[in-house]
Amino acid sequence: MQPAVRKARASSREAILAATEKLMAEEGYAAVSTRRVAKMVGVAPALVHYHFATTEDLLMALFRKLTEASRAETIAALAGPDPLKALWALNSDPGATVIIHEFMALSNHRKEIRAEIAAYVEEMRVIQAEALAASSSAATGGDARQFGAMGLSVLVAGMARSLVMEGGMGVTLGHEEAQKIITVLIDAVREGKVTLS
Amino acid sequence: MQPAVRKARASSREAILAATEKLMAEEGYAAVSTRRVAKMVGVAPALVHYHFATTEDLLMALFRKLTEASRAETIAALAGPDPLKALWALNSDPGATVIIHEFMALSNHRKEIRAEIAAYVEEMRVIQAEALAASSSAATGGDARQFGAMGLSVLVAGMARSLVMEGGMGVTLGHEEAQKIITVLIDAVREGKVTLS
Amino acid sequence: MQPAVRKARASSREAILAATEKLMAEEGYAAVSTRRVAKMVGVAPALVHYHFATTEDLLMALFRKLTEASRAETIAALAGPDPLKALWALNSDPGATVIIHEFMALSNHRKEIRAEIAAYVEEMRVIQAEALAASSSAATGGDARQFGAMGLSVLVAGMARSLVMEGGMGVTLGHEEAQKIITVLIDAVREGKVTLS
Amino acid sequence: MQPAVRKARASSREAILAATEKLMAEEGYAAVSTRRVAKMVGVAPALVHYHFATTEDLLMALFRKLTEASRAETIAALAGPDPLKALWALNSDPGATVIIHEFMALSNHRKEIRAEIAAYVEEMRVIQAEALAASSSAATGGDARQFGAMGLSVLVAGMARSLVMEGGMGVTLGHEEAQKIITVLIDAVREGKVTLS
DNA sequence: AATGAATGAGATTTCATTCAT
DNA sequence: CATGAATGAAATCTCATTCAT
Repeated sequence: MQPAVRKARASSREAILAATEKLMAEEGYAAVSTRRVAKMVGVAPALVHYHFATTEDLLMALFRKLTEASRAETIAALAGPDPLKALWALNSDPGATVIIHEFMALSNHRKEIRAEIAAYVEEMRVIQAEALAASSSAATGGDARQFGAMGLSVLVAGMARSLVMEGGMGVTLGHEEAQKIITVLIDAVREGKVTLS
Repeated sequence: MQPAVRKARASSREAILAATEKLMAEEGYAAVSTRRVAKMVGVAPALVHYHFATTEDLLMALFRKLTEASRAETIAALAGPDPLKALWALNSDPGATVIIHEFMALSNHRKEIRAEIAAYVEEMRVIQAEALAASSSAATGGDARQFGAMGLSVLVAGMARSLVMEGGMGVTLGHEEAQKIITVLIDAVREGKVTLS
Repeated sequence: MQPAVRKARASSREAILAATEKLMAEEGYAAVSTRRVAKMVGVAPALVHYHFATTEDLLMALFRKLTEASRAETIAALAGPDPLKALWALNSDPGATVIIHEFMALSNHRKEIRAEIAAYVEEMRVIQAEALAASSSAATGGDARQFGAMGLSVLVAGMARSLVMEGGMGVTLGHEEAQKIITVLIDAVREGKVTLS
Repeated sequence: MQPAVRKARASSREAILAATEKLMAEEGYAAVSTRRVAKMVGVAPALVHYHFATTEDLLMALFRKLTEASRAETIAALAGPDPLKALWALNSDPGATVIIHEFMALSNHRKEIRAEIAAYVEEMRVIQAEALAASSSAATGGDARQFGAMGLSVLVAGMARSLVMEGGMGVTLGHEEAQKIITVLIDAVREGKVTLS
């Protein structure tokens, strides 16, 4: 019954958030419970509620912490020379993405959380679309197609997420080919064969 | 504490499966519990376990029932004149698809279920790719690009799922544009500008 | 959910009793349940209750079946030339004895069964004591001690049971020495140094 | 459904252990359940699990508490002038002994507990044998037989337990005579007619 | 800032038993 | 003789949460 290790920690609040993140990434949002988090940190369950009144508060605090980091990362990546490629890479990183997925799944079950998650997704989408549109070469001639930057953002983020999710399940059939298609698309945009509106 | 409605039901087994499906679609897999299912059907919780020894058995029985139906539907759709479009439509139908998503999310947490779900996803992928490749006009022309049929299957299914999932959360920003991109892609394949290998 | 094997059996009643005996010997009386017995036999749980109205009936039927066999065996053994040794051997046989122990333990929890088990133990005790007394050499002289035949029966049966029980737990410390003491005692009776009253 | 009495209890943990002991002694180990214990103490079932994570933990905690007391008692008794007689008296005391029997029966069904119980039995056996051997008068005489002290310990403890167990079932036939035999044996050792090795 | 004690609700299962067929 | 369907009760355990300290 004793707490596990009780490292000398700056703030138990941070430790609780960290444990929640770990649990969520490794075992899914359903594994996040007052008890399990507390045990991981080596702390009494009541302390979790001292810092976060309800479990939902805990989850939202984690969400905000993660999205803040992710937002910064995304903005930095989009400032680079090839925002589309960067976007793809960002969303393909299982590390961060797995948890975002968990939150998206979670939003199915916790209506109260849903709005905040949706708002974040839309916020990122706008930021991404703006960066893409800005970077799209002043465009050139001919019969270059016009794609909506926001649509492209949806596509790139959605596909990256999809591949990560399937990969997590052990499904990889066709992934390489799909990635090639995306690459072609990205290249087409970069080369100005397709312009973003 | 009386049972809710006690419908005149042909078979309680079917009623239990139906209730499970409804719960899963509306509140997510985490909402599926012996008690809730039983209450919905208007039977004693023990009856759920009479028909399905474990909760996992219940979930898997539902999965099989749904995938059997879905498999048949998919095969029929792919036999039509425009398999790509059909594929898109199929995967975009929130009805069945939402639950498949739930199962995919579920597979993160229930390792035992994962294999069966992964196998289904791959099975569908192969079937789809074959249909796509077969239908791709012997095609001709110039510098027509070659896309892997399986890659296209990944893309179409993944994007459709992504849009449905976001839609469920209330996010629709950029969806129309994304759909347009997919349409362009589909058309390109249909017109032979892109051929499938 | 299908029944296990469904051998062509003369009588399911016998099969149920046999399964109950096996369960009890291998996993203890607490493992005997309608369901488990039925599953072992490959039969519906309701059938168990068709043959034995209550679980207690089932247990008592088994008890009677076993004690009938055991009674016959005991009587036969006591008719031999060295009844004391035979008695020791009988009670030391883990096969039969383990189940008798289970019934004795069971009698702690099922008051209704207790009387019947107690009656059997006492019945055996009388039979044993009579056989021992009858066989005790007309006795000889000197300062031969007189031991009660029934007391000796208690001692022999009790010690044998005790050793079997401990053996089952993995305890054997001192068992050999204890057995030697019993042997000395038995020999003393046989040689007439001790007579039975 | 209010709690029964809600005594002013120093510590609910102790109360839970006490209730478990009572239940076990009066109705057997199979009667020990979260619910029943909680109801006896007048607390919520969850509290039982707060103090003892699993039912097994509860059982083992009780076992340790009882054996600690019993060990001390045994050592004290063996230090007296007539350790054999004391040993007999100790093991014949239904109070503590009945529960030890329950634990021995329990060990048949709970493999995890078995080792600890077996270890305790062996520990006591060694302590007892040492005390007996030490106390055995330097003895002398003629053809005094030599009995193993450990064997005698097995015999005395086993018989005492056997009698207590049968007594609990209402069987007493031959008990008095058996006790006389044991007394004779004890006296023989005390008088040096039999020495312990 | 942190904990120990406590609880009501609920999750998953198992059980003995009944009844119509 | 046998089963399928059904149930109420109970078992073990987990959970979120509260509250006094």
